[in-house]
Formats: sequence, C-alpha cells, structure tokens
Amino acid sequence: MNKKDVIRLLEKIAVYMELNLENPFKVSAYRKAAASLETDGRTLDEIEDFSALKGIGKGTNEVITEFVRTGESPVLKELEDKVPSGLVRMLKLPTLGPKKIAKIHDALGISTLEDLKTACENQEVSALPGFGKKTEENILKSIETVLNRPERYPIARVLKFQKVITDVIETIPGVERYDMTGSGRRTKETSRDLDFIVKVEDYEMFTETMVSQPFVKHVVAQGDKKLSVEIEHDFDEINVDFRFVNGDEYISTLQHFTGSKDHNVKMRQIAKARGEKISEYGVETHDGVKTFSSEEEFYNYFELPYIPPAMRETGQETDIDVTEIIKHSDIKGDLHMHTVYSDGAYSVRDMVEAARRKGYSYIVITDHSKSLRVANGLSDERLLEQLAEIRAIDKEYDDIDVYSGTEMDILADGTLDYPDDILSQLDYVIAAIHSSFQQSEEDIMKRLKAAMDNPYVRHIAHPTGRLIGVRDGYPVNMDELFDYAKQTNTVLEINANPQRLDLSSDVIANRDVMFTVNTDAHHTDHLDFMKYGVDTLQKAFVKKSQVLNAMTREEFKAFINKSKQSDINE
DNA sequence: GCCGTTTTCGGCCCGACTGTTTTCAGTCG
Repeated sequence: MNKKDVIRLLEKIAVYMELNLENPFKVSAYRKAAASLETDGRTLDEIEDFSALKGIGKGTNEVITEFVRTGESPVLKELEDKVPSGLVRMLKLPTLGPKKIAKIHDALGISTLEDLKTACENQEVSALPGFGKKTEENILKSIETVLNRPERYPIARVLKFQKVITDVIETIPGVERYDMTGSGRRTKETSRDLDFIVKVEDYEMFTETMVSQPFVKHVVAQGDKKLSVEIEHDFDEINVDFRFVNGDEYISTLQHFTGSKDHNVKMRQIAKARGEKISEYGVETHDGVKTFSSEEEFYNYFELPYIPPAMRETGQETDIDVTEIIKHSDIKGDLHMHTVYSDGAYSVRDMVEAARRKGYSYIVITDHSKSLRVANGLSDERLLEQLAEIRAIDKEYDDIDVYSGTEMDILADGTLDYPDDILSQLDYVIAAIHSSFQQSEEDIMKRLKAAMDNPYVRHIAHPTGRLIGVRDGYPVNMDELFDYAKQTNTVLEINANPQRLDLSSDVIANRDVMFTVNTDAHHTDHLDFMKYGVDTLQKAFVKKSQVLNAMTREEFKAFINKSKQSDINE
C-alpha cells in the first residue's frame, strides 16, 4: 500500500459518485482530497494525520484511514454495487457525461459499451427525450475512433503536431500573434490535446483555411470564439483547439488557456478574496475590466512574482517564493553535446559557433566512448586527437570557454570505458548507461555507483535511460541514487531532449544534490532543447543555486579546476 | 464533502459551444 493507491481510491470513488449523480461539489471534494495527498511531499507512512491536510476533512479522512488500515473501502464497494463498471468506460466518450450516461442506463438498461453501440445502431438512443440523431451519430463515431487512440501523447510527439499546425498558421494573413497554450506550453511530459490562441480579426478566414487542410479529419466545434478540430498526422490522431482573440485581452486569454485548471482555480480564489474576478477577458476590478501587456504584469497585479508556465500546475506555486527558482536566462552553458567525431551531425567548431549564438559562456564537447560502436564511439587515440583540436579551438575564442569531455559508457559489468590516465587529461567526464537495460535494480545500482566512485566522473547523464511513452528505462533506486550522488559529489543530469526529460520533475523535487541541465545535442538545432530541461527543473521548484550550468564563466572554470574530492571537503 | 480576518451555513471558477430545445441543460476546458 502506497500513496498512489490511496490517490487512485479517492479518484475512483469520485468517478463512481459522478455516475451515481451525487452532488458535483461532493465529487470534487474527493478529487481535491486526492490532489492534496498528491502535492504533499511526504510518503504515506510519514503523514500522521490526514485530516490536517487542506481539502481532507472528516469524511475523506475516514475513507483514507479505513483503507490504509484494512486495505478495503466500504464506500467504494457500495458504489461499485450500485454503478455498473461499464459506465466508467462510457465517460471516455466525448459529449457523453455522467448525466447522459445515467439517462441511457436508466431508460434502456444499458451498462456496457457494446450494448450502447447496438442501441445506437438500432436508433434507440435518439428516441430518448433530450437525445437526437446528432448525439447518436457522435456516440457511434467516438466509440470507433477514440477508444482506439492513445489517451495522451508524449511531448516529443506533441511538438511534431505543433509544427504541423504552426506551419499553417504562419501562412494565414491577418494573424497578429499566436501561442500554443495548455499542457504543451507548460511542458507536461504528455498531452491529451493541443491548444492555441490566435489574435486575428477575420476568424472566419482563419477557420476556413484551417478546416480545409488535408490533415483535418473532423470539425468538432466551430464558433466565433473558438474552433476545435481533430487532426491526423503520421497515423496518429489528436484534437486541436483554437481560441480567437481580437482586442486587448490577449494576455488574459493566454494566461487562462495556459492553465493548469488547478492553477487558474487558485488565481481566481486569490482574485475573489480581493473582490475581483478573473476571466479570459481580463480582471473585473472595482473600476472596470483591467487587461495586461504581459503575464508578468498580470501576476504582479496580484502581488505575485512572475510564475513561469511550467510551474503552473497544482496551485501551490502561488504560496512559495519562486524568485530563487532557476530561470531560462540563468543557463550559461551546455555540458553535454556530440559532434561528427561520434554520432553528431556537426563539427566541434560548428557546435561552438551555435553555442555562441545562444549567448553561452562555456560548453563541453562530450562524444561517445569506444564501446558504443553504433554511435562511432571514440578510441583512446581519437579522443586524445579531439582533445588537441578542442584546445586549439578554445584558444581562438575570447567570449566562450570550450572544454573537452566525454560521455563515457558504464559497461555492463560496472567497469568504465576509458582508463583513469585518459580521463585525467579531460576537463569534464560524464558517465552514462547505454547497454544492458534489462539488468536487475541491484546490478544497475552497482554500475551507477561504480561510475560515481570514480574521481574523474563529474556527472551521470540521463540517469534512467527512459524514452517518454516509448520505454521505461532501466530500474533505478532513486533514493540510493541521490544519496550516493550527494556522498560522492556527483552531479545528476536533467536531459533536456524532449524524448527523454530524465530525471523527471517528480523525482527531483526536494532533493539535496547538484543538478545540471543539458541538451545532449547531436545537431546545432538541438541546443534549443534547453527550454524543456529548464521547464522540468522549474516544475520541481529547483533553485538556481542547485544548477551547475547556471554558474558564471569564472565559477565554472573554478569548478573544472578543482578536483571532485576537494569539493567534498569544502 | 470541505471550508471560514466578511461566513459553522452557503457557497464551491467561469465562459463557449452543441444539440435539442422554444429558453437551456450538458459537456468541456
């Protein structure tokens, strides 16, 4: 039994209550109780009194404590007896909510998706009062499509959908400004749909152009304020919502549709306490509706510092001091990137030039090591050749320091791919696992610890090896990893590549270690991935002082020149 | 069901769009 089990219980009760047509506020109370558990940093055992948490009162506390004590929940059991489980699946169908499902169930005795499909085909549903032909068609259609579609797409996939859409928006005349909003703007690891807001006077022309695109499969909703379509790209389908803005409310609309829902609820509560009202059109104040010229101005108006999109998740972010937390502009260098020496697409010099264009003060070139043959890993000799080239190039530039490093493989038996006498010549050594993902957690931890024990290994790259939505990575004991990193003065990476983003924001929160955030670029364009890594740090409220590559040029130089051991003794 | 420097009762964020309705309920974000 862990906290996730309890959270799942509360959420399940909420769903069943919803289908049982309970008071919506009661339903939401159960969801709030679950959210409250989720945002609390402690484990189940560490929480002594659940009712001390905000949102957990007498009723939900009883449900939780009974479940924790006995492993069972009479409240859920009673609901399960009353509500057929097939109805839960129907909630996944868009346009069908708890009330319509209850009506269908009561009037036709239907409790499975299969029966619902048959009833629609026999036109029994459209015969019900309050239902019509259109509703019946929509249900039939969504049973076919939505149930075969993944519920959420990983962020790397979302970014590809995004490009398809923005490529079209760029061609539409009269568009003054547009932004992707929603979970995509907040850099969530996965998204259910895409949201855009568009400042355009002629929304009809915009709509016409968009719906005529070949990738648009279906128009879900269409009005003068919004357009909602279903698109298909590369055999994947996703919903895209557009919201039209035409006036001074752009920033309010941007803030509103960036969400999250919980963040907005919190902001509205703050406004309400001052007798004001927030909507997507602005803030209703005592003397009229106020609009803003930037989101910073919006948050400052409520006496809050600017809260970056990535942090707008639970509502907690308005209670803490966000000014110390890492910002995108704090990043002064990138410590993990590849060149043509191994599997990168550009030369050392190309990467240096690209980093200068980003305004960086320092970079480390870190190609793969010899055992990673598929990536053309460097032999000892080639590594030393590259080292000489990097030293020469570094001398040519006054405005950036170019360091030589490696992304060295931690081999299956825990040995390292280069001997210490090679490593000692490099400025900066990264170690990473690229093979034998199937090992036990114990074996993986042995490998990671062996690397961290090495006096030249500064940093563990992509510490879980996961690819979001594709593979889970190898098994890592997180507490052990953080403890050992702390002990050995090893830095842990947030890999900013949107396919990876590990360590993930939920495991790095409240950890007392140094982090570094790097793009692992194999192409000059990949240096732009930095944004997603910094967003990940922001989600976990990681401070600037905890991020290695937020150091100034001089600080980082001093860090390089000090041995790993001397850091420990500081 | 939860909560309270206006409250222990009466609220609980707010608005757009669809479909089935003759004025609005349901759903969604």
